[in-house]
Amino acid sequence: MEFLRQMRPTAKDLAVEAGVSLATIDRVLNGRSGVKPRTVIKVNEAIERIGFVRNLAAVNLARKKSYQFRFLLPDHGDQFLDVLVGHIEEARKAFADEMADVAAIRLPVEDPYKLAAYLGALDAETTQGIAIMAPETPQVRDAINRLLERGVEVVQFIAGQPKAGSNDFVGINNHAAGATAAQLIGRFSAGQKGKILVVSETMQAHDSIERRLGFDEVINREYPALQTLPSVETRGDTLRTARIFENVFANHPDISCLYVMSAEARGPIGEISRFATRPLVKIVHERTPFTEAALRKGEIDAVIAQNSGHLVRSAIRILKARNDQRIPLASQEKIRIEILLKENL
Amino acid sequence: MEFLRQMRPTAKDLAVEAGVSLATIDRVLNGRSGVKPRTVIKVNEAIERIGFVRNLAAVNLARKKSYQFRFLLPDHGDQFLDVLVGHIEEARKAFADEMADVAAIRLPVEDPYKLAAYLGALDAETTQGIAIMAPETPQVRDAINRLLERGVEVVQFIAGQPKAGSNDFVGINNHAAGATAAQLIGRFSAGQKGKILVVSETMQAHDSIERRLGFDEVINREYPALQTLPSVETRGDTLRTARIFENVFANHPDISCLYVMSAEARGPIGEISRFATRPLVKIVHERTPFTEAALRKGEIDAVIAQNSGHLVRSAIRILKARNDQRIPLASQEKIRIEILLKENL
DNA sequence: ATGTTTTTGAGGTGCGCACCTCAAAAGTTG
DNA sequence: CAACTTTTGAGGTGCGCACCTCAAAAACAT
Repeated sequence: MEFLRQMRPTAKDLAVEAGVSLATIDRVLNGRSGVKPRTVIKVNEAIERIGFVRNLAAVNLARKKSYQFRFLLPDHGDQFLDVLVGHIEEARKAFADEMADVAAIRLPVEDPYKLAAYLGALDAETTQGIAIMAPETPQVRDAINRLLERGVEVVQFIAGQPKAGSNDFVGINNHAAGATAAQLIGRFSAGQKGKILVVSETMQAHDSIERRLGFDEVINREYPALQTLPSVETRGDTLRTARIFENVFANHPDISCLYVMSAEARGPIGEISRFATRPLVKIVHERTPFTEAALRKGEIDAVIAQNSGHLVRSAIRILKARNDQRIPLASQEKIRIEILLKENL
Repeated sequence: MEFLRQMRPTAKDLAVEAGVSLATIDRVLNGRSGVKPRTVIKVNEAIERIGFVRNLAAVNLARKKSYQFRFLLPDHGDQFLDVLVGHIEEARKAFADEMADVAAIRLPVEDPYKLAAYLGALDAETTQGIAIMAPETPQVRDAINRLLERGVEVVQFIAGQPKAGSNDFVGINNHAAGATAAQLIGRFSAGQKGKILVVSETMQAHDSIERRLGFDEVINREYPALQTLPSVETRGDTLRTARIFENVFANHPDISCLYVMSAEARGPIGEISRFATRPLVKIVHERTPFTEAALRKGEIDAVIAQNSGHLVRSAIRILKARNDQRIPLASQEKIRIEILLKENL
């Protein structure tokens, strides 16, 4: 007994409405050639009229479609990367339902030649899309462009490849992130005079540069009482960090704020307490077990973060949409710059 | 020519692996009766062994499944509601692909009898799930419980129905949201003494009460220099608001902060400037065209928000999952308490 | 009008699964 | 042991669509 639950019109209904055969409907829907423009219009009008929407389940079934997506991530990593990999694993299970096979691949992304070689070996038969988190180099840019030509979809993941042919970027606006950090530091400093120590693992990366630009812009414009010091590069080396801190604090005893621009905050936050002469306003990036704990203990004042689970799912959804020639839902894929206090963890 | 793109095992493969027939596989997968426990185990082991995952597209196709979901929202509304309705319309298109029909229904939710009557008329044949945003009353609670018994899934949307049988709630933790607002006000106040004016449309709603509790907790514990005044209720009436403000500022000229707890901030923010004797730290809730503009113009200092697009999609995903007897992905459905400054809009 | 090309229709197959029927096999009981 | 009852297998149908082939019809050219 079929109840009245209104059924959606099928291709058959559409054929009747448009006054053509199913074969023609098929030709129009799948963009095959040999259909008079007039007929195409007729069909499209009928689609509008009865509100026909293809049954995606049936389409995917008939097409035997499946997706192989790969996240290419650095092989050496901080806690933030571990968090990301965890979310990829989670997504792997969640998206199995939708015929998507998702996996993380760790690569020496800082070696442009190895990375380009890896990309060059990919083909659209076995990989439908990749999300790549790697510094931008000419070699990698070219490899990405060639991938796109071969029909492999690419999204730039967290780290942008501004000149690459891929239009899709999943991550935050780093300029705005830096500005946000600056605004917080400014407000938290409460009009007091002081200097800001800005720390990054490296200033080579585009991300750090942009964050720094956004940061300085706001401090200079809105907080003249604060003075920003040149960026300090830790290179991920704690000893080096300590040495630099000692030096910097010797020259600038009036440092009142710390801004850690790169993802790994453990080194700087661990060392800073040994040198700071007074309580500092401290802001770091990315939510990790460490930054979360530090926030709770009051060792840092705020975290600027991007939702890593969202990042991963967003990349997958975009890759899927592109593979299906669909437009990703912009409002869903925009990654927000989150401000975390201990109250809203 | 079929390439090597590894195919996922099908039910047929599973039957071979488990050494049973397709009919038995079907019985086990769909929980039909008349299968020896021993056989069920055999099949489940085989599922583990070959990593069998049902092809959702095929399942849905064979089951002719479709979903009718309804958002039940107040019929009189502020800007925040308009934003929500916009997102529901967006989701309506996005989820049409997945056989889900989504729509917003505006109701006099403050009338428990009308609302309960509406809920009572729903049945699982025509409505598979609802997301309800309504104040909690005994009538509504009962109606919801009866809906659940009839097989209609229910999620509590933004406003909680703490005692209802539905376990799913889509929205933020209001206690934490209030605490977050307090922390911001405290930090932005920079140790200066002052009083905080707390405004709400009504203190009847659970949400406002919880926000207030979280707010006071943080202020009292961490910011002794600040003093919170009793909540002021606007009842959505601008004239009333102005009258109250005049009165309050007469008695407390040393008010230094404003916290608007309810979604509609236009009234209080519009009126406050006529009475404030000095620049205030102002924090409001929810992102709307108004709060966005006010943030940009510097008329308010921060917005505590929940991502309304996420709210809508999350509710839909949860309703879908429950309909399919699946567990929603917790990490994806957790709604974050967002802090918006003009820099991270 | 004839031949040629373009456009359309009719019909079939299969995707992976749900759901159904009927009969065969295995297990249980007295 | 026969007479049951429970469990399993074999096989069919259809979900809505993609993709294919072949023939018929329509449009066009000469």
